[in-house]
Amino acid sequence: MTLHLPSKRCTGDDRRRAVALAARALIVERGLEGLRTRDIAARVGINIATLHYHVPSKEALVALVAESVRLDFRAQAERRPRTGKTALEQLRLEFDDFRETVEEMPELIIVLTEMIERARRDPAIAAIVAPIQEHWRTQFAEIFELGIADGSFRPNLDPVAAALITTGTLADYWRLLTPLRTPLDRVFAEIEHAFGAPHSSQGKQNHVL
Amino acid sequence: MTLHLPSKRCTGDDRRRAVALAARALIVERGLEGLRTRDIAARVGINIATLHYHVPSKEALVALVAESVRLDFRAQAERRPRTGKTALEQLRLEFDDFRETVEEMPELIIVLTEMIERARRDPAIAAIVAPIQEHWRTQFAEIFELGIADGSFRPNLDPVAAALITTGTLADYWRLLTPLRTPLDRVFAEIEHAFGAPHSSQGKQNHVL
Amino acid sequence: MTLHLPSKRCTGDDRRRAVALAARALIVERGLEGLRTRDIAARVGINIATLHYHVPSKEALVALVAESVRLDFRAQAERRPRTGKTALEQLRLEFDDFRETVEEMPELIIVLTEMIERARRDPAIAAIVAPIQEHWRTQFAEIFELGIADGSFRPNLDPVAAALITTGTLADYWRLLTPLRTPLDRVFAEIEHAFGAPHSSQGKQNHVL
Amino acid sequence: MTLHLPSKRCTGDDRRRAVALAARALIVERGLEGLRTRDIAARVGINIATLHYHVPSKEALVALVAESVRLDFRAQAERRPRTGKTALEQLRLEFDDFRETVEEMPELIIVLTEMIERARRDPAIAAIVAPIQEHWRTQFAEIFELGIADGSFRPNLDPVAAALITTGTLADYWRLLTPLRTPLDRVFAEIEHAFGAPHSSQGKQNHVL
DNA sequence: AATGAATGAGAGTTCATTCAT
DNA sequence: AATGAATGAACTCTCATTCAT
Repeated sequence: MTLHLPSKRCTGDDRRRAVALAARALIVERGLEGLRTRDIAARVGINIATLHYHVPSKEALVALVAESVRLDFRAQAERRPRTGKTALEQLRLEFDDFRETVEEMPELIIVLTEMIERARRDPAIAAIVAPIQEHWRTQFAEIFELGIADGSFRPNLDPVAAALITTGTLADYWRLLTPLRTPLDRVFAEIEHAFGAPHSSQGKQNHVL
Repeated sequence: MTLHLPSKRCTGDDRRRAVALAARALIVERGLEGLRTRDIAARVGINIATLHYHVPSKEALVALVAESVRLDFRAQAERRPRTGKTALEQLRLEFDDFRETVEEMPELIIVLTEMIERARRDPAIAAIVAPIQEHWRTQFAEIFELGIADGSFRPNLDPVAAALITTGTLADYWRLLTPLRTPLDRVFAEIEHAFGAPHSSQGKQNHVL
Repeated sequence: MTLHLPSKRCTGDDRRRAVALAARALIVERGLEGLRTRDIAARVGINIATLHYHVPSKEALVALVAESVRLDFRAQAERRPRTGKTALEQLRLEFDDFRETVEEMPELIIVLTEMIERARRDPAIAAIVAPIQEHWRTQFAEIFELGIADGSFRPNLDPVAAALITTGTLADYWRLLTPLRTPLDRVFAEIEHAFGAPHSSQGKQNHVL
Repeated sequence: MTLHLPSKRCTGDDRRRAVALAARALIVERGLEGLRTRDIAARVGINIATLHYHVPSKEALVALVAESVRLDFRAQAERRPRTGKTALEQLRLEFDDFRETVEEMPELIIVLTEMIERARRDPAIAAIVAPIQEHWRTQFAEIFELGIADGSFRPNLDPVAAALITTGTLADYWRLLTPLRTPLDRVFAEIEHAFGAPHSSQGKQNHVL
């Protein structure tokens, strides 16, 4: 349990950041459904009333968390420059990023998943979270488009559908209930085979392992 | 709003069925998180105590709903005989089934999605819902295996990974937040291209539209 | 758990008796406060509605139990003739009876204790249970009166107060919470000493053990 | 009915004390079985949720009441110094205390009685209440031991049994259902006779009235 | 900026009782 | 005489929110 010590009299923004982080940790533990303002306050080390002073309502709090997730994803996206790479290289970089996030910040994916679930019934959350989803999908679509042009991918590839397939596969990977999971690498490899140009198969083999 | 009028003095099984259906409708409307026993009772037209007479607790109620979803999926699966078809035909039948479910019983998919979400934190629900997920995936894996043998699909296809990709794509299709959706057909077509043997592409074109 | 098998279509009186016995067993297990009509019905092997058919209300049910306890106590009292005994002998018989009841029908005492507790707030139960309490006390008072006359007990003994002391001691013996209990015999012996004539002490010694 | 008017914004300990007192009054009126959290809240003049804010559960509430009874008994016991008195004087002081409690704080005895009843099935309550019972009994046992030594009481007295008899008598005095009660004084006097040394009877006569 | 206390609305659950068959 | 189904009333407890300081 991460205890952010009281540190009384903080700036509002620091507090809001601490609240968002505590909320994210709690969402990971108990789900968005099991999120309780009292628990967040306790974890931050402040009073319930103080929490409401900084974040006026639970609705606002969820939005705050969504926003913090969005910013973290954007920061991660900006950290990696894709210029000067072939489409296939970019795709693999994208896969590497996903694997890295899965391994080092699984929290981010879990919270995003919960947020997307809620977004279906909460337009305010949808407004924040949809761009993340959309950006990720667009990213793949652009890679596929580029790849068709540079010959990395099949000429008859439908880049939008392929992006949908790719993001769907990765996103749903989380929701598998049976513990016997096929390793992500096999999935990545299969996606490359699926969309790659017939003659470029040697490159893929290297990547698989 | 479907109001099952009072219809007093039902037999227990009928009531349980009615309760499950009402619960499913409410889950579609407000999510599993927003499901309230009192609302279910009201929709079925019975007293809250009567609800508890037939379904002893909310936990049991959610399990009942999960079970009813499982049975509906199984019934649907049994309705369609796959014998004597090529792998590609079977894949297309599977796609047709999915589209049919999406169009005629979207409720079923929405509720299943919510159940899978809950299953991550509730082993009892996981026990009921995991088999559905697993069966669907296995179904695709078998089709792909068969297809590799009969030459419909690529010889280097990884059937398990391909199944994971297929089910993930379809399952996640629901979670897209942006209303501008690529039609399912394009996704289906792309999957066929992706896994199909290079020379069998002419068949797919027919299917797309 | 004593299961009185269904034995459908019983006479009303048999059923009422079975209900009373089942209720007594449950009172022993969970107290009068924890008594539930459903549990009684289950133990008797009948439906809740059937229980209400035979015993119209819970109030009547508690009265039924009280009455059944009263009858059992009366039957026990009638089984033992006290004629032709000295007062001291009668007192010892009374003690023996108590010990016997404690050992062989503790249920009866426990249920009576619970009933007396409730009687304080329920006049209907008080009307049934008070006579038991009163009869027991009177019994002792008469023994003491007789004993004063025949010289077994102190001449300055207050028979009514002595009876109160005796019954109070025995009745409260049950309510001791600390497990290290002084054996009943020592209490009996002390009562004899306390009320006995100064010179008759030798007889008591024999009785103690 | 004592209505503790709103008196908003109390400190936590005051509220807890008020809750305990209100609960005690209600236990006197309706018994521990009939105790309802809503009634307590109403009597204290607070919302039911406020009650739960100060006392987290009904279980804790009953424990709180038990504890408050225990503290009151202990305070009463500490108020009376017994040093420098003969055993007989101490016994009479004990009787005076009991009579005083009966007359001025009958509530305390009634609530204790209910608590002891519950303690039989609730170890948590037993842990709180048993010491009261035990302390009272030990008190008497010590007085009797002292009295045997200083000649106030019979040399063959069994102090433990005598204490059991004394406390049992007084405790059960409450449970008499017939309104025609022998005055407590006659019972006290009889106990003195019963345990006193044969020659010290003159002192008792004075005490009786 | 912070907090202990307070609250309304509502959640799931229980129980003696009654109805229809 | 018996029962499955139904019910109203009530219960303890929870939670986001607000008030007073």
